[in-house]
Amino acid sequence: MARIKTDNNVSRKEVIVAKAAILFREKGFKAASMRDLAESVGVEAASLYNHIKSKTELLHELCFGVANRFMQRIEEVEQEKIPAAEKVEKLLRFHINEMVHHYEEVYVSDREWKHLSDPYLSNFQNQRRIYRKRFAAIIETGIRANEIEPIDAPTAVLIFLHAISGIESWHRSKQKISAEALENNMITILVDGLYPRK
Amino acid sequence: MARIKTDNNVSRKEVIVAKAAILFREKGFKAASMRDLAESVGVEAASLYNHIKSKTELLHELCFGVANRFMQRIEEVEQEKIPAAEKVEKLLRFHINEMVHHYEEVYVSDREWKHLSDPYLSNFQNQRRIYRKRFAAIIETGIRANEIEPIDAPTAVLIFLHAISGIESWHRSKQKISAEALENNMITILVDGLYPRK
DNA sequence: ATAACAAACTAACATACGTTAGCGACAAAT
DNA sequence: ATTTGTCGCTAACGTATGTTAGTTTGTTAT
Repeated sequence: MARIKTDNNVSRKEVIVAKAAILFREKGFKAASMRDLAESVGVEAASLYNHIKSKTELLHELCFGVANRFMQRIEEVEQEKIPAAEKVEKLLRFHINEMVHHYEEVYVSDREWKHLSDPYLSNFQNQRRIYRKRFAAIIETGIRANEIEPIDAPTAVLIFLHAISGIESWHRSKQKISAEALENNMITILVDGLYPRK
Repeated sequence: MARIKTDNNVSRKEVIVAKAAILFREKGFKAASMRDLAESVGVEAASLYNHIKSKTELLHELCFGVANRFMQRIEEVEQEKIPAAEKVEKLLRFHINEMVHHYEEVYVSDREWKHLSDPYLSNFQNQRRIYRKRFAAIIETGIRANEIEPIDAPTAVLIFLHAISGIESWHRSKQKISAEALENNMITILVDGLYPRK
């Protein structure tokens, strides 16, 4: 019988969740079947249910895991005593790093949350809305302090978050630049803009 | 018997494709069923097959419709005799306008192309890759002419395209700013950057 | 060694899905 | 008025999916 391999201090459930992230990323939540997942774990489909309650639970786990990390980080940043513009840059770098190093989970959380079902769905949407509002608030503080160009803050947030989710393409591309080069290029473009400083 | 309503010069197939775009956008390709689509068209599921060959054909239609429009546009822009930086801005504005006015199709083409099957899948991926290369080439021309900050051009393209796909959030948001305001804000942020010009 | 528990298996169910076959109803052309 | 072709309907098929029940195997603790 083929047991699920677990490194120390990693539950079998966590192994399943991790494999699910990979699968959901490459096929999408709906198109990825429990039998696919079972195969990638090395076990029969029914056996998964010794460790998880349902397919949707896997999605919960992934979405809220990611959401919680971002929430925690923005709270830390909010409380630092530094200029708002620096807070923005810190958040951007955090987003970039999350996308680079926890690619699958972040990607799935970003694109597949629609398939959550209530009450988790509304809960997730709320958290998302709140996060963006708080991010926008930081930008607006920066604008009032003349650290940041007077732009529409919600639009800026929307651009930032989606721009960073584009790291997906970087992950898949053949000739990757290094992760640090990527991070710095992104910050340059997003923060400094396209045209040369005079 | 409930016939599919068609305004003049619009085939029933086009009506179905348009409804499919809406449905695929809100549920995702896999989660949207032919029975859902039938209901939104006002007809039984089997009746759809008098007008289309398969569910996947609907996705082809949408993806390649969008891809062709972008390809045509970039060819026009390439041939204009204007500075590269202006070409970039023209392309950005085109992307923004497409996303604002053909929301559903563009969104579906962007997120659901994975569910195409070969040979359409490889074909689509190719077009996509080529498009991005040509976009990057324009940026690189601009860099050599000192019109554009020396950045990694592929990264810039990736940021632009994904940033613009964020207009999705604008479409769904309650308190929308106007489409023109959105366009100008996006151009400002993407092109001029976040910090004030000195 | 044996009891007790965790975790795998086989078999199966109910449901949902894409799609086909065949028939009847309406519209347009003769 | 009759024919012809378009378009919609009902019924159904085959397959895939998430999940449950019940059983067997392997591991851990006494």
